[in-house]
Amino acid sequence: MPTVSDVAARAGVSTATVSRALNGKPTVDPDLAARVRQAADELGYQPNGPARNLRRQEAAVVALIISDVENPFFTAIARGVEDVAHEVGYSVVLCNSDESAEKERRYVDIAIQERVAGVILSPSGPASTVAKLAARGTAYVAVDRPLPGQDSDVVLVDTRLAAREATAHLIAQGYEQVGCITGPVGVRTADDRLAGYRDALKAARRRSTPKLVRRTEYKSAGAHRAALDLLSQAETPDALLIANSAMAVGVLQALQERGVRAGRDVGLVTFDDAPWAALVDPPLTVVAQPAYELGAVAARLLLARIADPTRPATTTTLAARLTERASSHRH
Amino acid sequence: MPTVSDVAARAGVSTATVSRALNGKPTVDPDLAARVRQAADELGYQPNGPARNLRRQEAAVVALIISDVENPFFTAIARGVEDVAHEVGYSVVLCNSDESAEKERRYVDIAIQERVAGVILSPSGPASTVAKLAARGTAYVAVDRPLPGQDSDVVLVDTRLAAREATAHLIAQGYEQVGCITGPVGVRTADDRLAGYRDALKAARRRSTPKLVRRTEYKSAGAHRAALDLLSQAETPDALLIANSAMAVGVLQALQERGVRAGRDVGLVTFDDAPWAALVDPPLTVVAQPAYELGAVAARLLLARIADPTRPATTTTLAARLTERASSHRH
DNA sequence: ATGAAAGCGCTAACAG
DNA sequence: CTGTTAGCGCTTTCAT
Repeated sequence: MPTVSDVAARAGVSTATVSRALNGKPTVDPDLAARVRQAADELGYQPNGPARNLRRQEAAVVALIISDVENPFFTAIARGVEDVAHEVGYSVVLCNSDESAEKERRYVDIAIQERVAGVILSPSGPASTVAKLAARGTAYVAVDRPLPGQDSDVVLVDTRLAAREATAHLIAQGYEQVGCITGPVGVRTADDRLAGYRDALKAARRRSTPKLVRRTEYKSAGAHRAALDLLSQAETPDALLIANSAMAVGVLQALQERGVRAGRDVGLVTFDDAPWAALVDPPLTVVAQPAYELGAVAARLLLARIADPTRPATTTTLAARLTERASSHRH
Repeated sequence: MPTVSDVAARAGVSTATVSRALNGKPTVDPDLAARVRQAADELGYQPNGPARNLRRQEAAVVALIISDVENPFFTAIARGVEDVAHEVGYSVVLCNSDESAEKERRYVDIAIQERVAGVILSPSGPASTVAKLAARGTAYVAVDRPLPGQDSDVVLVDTRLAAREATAHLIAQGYEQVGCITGPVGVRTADDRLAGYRDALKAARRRSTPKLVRRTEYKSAGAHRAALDLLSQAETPDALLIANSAMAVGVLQALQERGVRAGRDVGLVTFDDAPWAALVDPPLTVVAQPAYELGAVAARLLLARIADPTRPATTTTLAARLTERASSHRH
């Protein structure tokens, strides 16, 4: 593998000049610069990243730690982050924490060890995980979920309000027993969706009862069990608010198995406007979240913080939008 | 940020001993090792990755360059790669080439610059992109798509056979005019699916006509246009083979808009067993690809090649499985 | 504008 | 078993 010295020898200059030329420093004679670039090309020179980062004490890389690569909501965030980061010459490495605090901590450690310029994460674990980043002065931004007790930049969706509106919509459609299937206790978005659901019940002077609420992992299988469980009760819900699209899959399966007709016997609203949401029978009413935008904003905030670590922390809240389809319309 | 010297000073040993202790080398006194670990803990020491990699001339990282993060097929591959890599202490960085040869080349360059131990990629671009890896002696494995002219390790699905079987199934169900919507020319999986489709027509002594075939990007929007186009012809297909699940979304939308009933007016088989495939109306018959397994096998091959670069190249072909549902059953 | 030389933090010879 | 020391490849003073 050729090094700066090889390039320097071939171009007949010093390594310092090679470095300057290749990094586009203005203080180098154009002719020399051209000679250097040609020599580098001929040798197929590729700079040694670790050496460069060691010297510079920082890499033009941001780490994006998301809680589930298989969830389209998070991959959309990833796209937003990538597009913004690439614009300014940063690379993005995607890490999948899989909703595990342990893996999240591991990836945070790796990010620190690799001396990345910054980290964007949707926290699965306790705030203590990111405290390491703060302690080391590595810039970071939380996305989708806040970090209790940390005054970091955060980009959120107003998910509580969205849940409230979605529930209010079900109530307005005449459903009597609106239930809710949401994510695990302690995951902020799951808590907020439940809180919004309760807000709406309260506003409509309905009693909220634990019998109509189920909490489980943010996945299809958990929601499937939860739905079967809800349906096997004496008092079954006639509508459901579902906290994400993976869960919606599990719920729809459960309804099918039990011969319950979605949209007729049970009204449905689910978070996330999956590409297939309009194609199932009946088409799903959804709360569309601005996932791409979330990622893009987070990336811009991170870059700003990298540039100026003393910037005051900000909280950005984006709105979600209810898209009505047949699954929430009573027949 | 504390360094080995700081730890060494605190533990009262040399930096070499610190390095040895922290890397679990057996040649260090257990007592000393314990003292070193404690000192490291107390200081919150995190090794400097770039420095380590510079010295070691290699990082325990593999890059996974996939052509579309938003495609569940590829994220499933990613899961397979991650699980295997993590078992042996490697980290995985995910790069999204977005079906762009340009981005792919860029990520390959970055992988080389960062001196990753190996690269797994689903090639979007020409074989010349990976030639760089070969030239530098970086281990790599192609997944899902072969690299023409490169004798590298490859992990594939027997997609041509799967397409043939899927098409034969449609013919056996009594459909007369089976069409095909597949990916771009030059993308190997897209070519193979078309070839398998033609194989089946030939075997059934049907004439294959360009009028029933459309090629477009592997996305919903392209397939949507393609389907509308097919439906607006004089001779419309009464069945379709669709090359992936994103495309299926576009096709189903098109059918809805035209008031064509899927499964009744037009039989459907699509590649990829998306979680929602059984939930649409009618449930989709699919060709389920072993995506996770694909990733896991690719990772194992890569690790083997990293360990022994002289290993002969292998080609692994996994089978896909037709899952019959109502969308391909004539009423 | 260019070169010489130091040094980022770590690991691996080599000595002891 | 432990310490001393060199050097990975790069960028960046400092000097010219």
